Amino acid sequence: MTQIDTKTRILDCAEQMFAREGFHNTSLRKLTALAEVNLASVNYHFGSKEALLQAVIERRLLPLNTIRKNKIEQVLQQARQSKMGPTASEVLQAFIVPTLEFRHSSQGAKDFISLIGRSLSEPDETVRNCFMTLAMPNFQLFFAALHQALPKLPEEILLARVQFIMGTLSHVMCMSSSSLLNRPGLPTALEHNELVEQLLIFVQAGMEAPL
Amino acid sequence: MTQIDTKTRILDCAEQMFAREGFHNTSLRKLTALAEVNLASVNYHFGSKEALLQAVIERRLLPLNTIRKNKIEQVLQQARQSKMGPTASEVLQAFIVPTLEFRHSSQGAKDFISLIGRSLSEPDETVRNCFMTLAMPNFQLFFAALHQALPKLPEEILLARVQFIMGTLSHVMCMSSSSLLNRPGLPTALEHNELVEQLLIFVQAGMEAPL
DNA sequence: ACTCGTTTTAAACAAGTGTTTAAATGCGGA
DNA sequence: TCCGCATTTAAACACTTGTTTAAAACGAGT
Repeated sequence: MTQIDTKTRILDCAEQMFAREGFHNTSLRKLTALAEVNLASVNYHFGSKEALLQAVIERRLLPLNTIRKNKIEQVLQQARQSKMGPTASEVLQAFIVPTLEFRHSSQGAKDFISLIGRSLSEPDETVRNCFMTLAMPNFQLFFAALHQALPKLPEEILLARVQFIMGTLSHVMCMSSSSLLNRPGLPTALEHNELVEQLLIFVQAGMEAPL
Repeated sequence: MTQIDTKTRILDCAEQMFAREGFHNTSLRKLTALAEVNLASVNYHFGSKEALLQAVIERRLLPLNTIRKNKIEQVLQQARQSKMGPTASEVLQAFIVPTLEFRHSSQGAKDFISLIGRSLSEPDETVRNCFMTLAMPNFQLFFAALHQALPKLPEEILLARVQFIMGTLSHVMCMSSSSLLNRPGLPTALEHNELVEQLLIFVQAGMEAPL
């Protein structure tokens, strides 16, 4: 079927270009040229440029959310069995590791993670709204699990710290290999595994910091 | 002189619109309409849209950089006098507090801080390049001071942690009052002073985390 | 009052945008 | 073979973009 081929080719190229050039800076003409399909096929198969964005996001995010949900619930389950609360470290790991592993799994996934990482601080709401609608239940579960791990921490401070973590995480999510501070006069960056490890150390310390 | 009035009006409105709508999504027509000046006056006074961006950034960033430079050097000076290394907390404070105080000082400054905070993760390089060129010496000083405070921490790990901090900071910088996680089912956000305080606690713990 | 350089103005330019349309093409089932 | 539906195609739509231009308006110095 050439139908599926066309749709997938559009999805793949849209993911790449939305991530690397931004949603609004990606014109359907450049996009369809890269995908080697006709200009009108986007509107034919998806209805509109925004509907294409939604399709791009749903394709990757629904599986990722499932993975994170399972991991967090697994941690909560284990904690319940051992009659102890989950540790902050376990909860953070359950949320962060799948996210960054997913990012590392393929070039398309890397582009996708960049796309949604960036959307968190973009002025334009198009991508963020589309993402947040699908991700909110996941975030709430994450927040609730952290609250179980740190029951003594006031909720509004926990929320602030989760925001800080989201900042760090989204920054790492859209860091390309040649990142911000990769400049002469500064040491070179870490590679994936070590970066994840260091990120977990960092956010765990921040999350467990005494008041 | 109406000349200065026109230039400043353009600068103010550009700052506001670049921050709230994004650089590329701000058309000169909307911008000049808001500033109540003629469309052509942007090109007359600044040369081009990009040159206007540069002017917007320089106007606020040069003073801010001076403040941060002085604060950091003051911390280093004090440390030298007391024959002890600076603490990580002092260095972090010297960099972060002026930044967020500056953001809190006026609506224009708030927009400006959002603009550069966002630029750090935008796919488009226009704003970031313009900003980084001016901010790089400041960042290097910050990095060097942290290295003095934590001489045992390997440089590449210090760099990673600085990146994490930049992620958190830039996220806070472009958080409006109604932020990401300000949704039903989650507690309300902190106000400015407490947020800064909590941010410092968080990044200090992360920066000083044992390996 | 006149002049000259600065500033403002309205209009036009070429290029690019997402979307729509109607005709052409491809292809499996009767 | 021929019909009918899904898909592809090229062209056109109306609109927006940054920039340029040439004329008009302004304002201080003589």
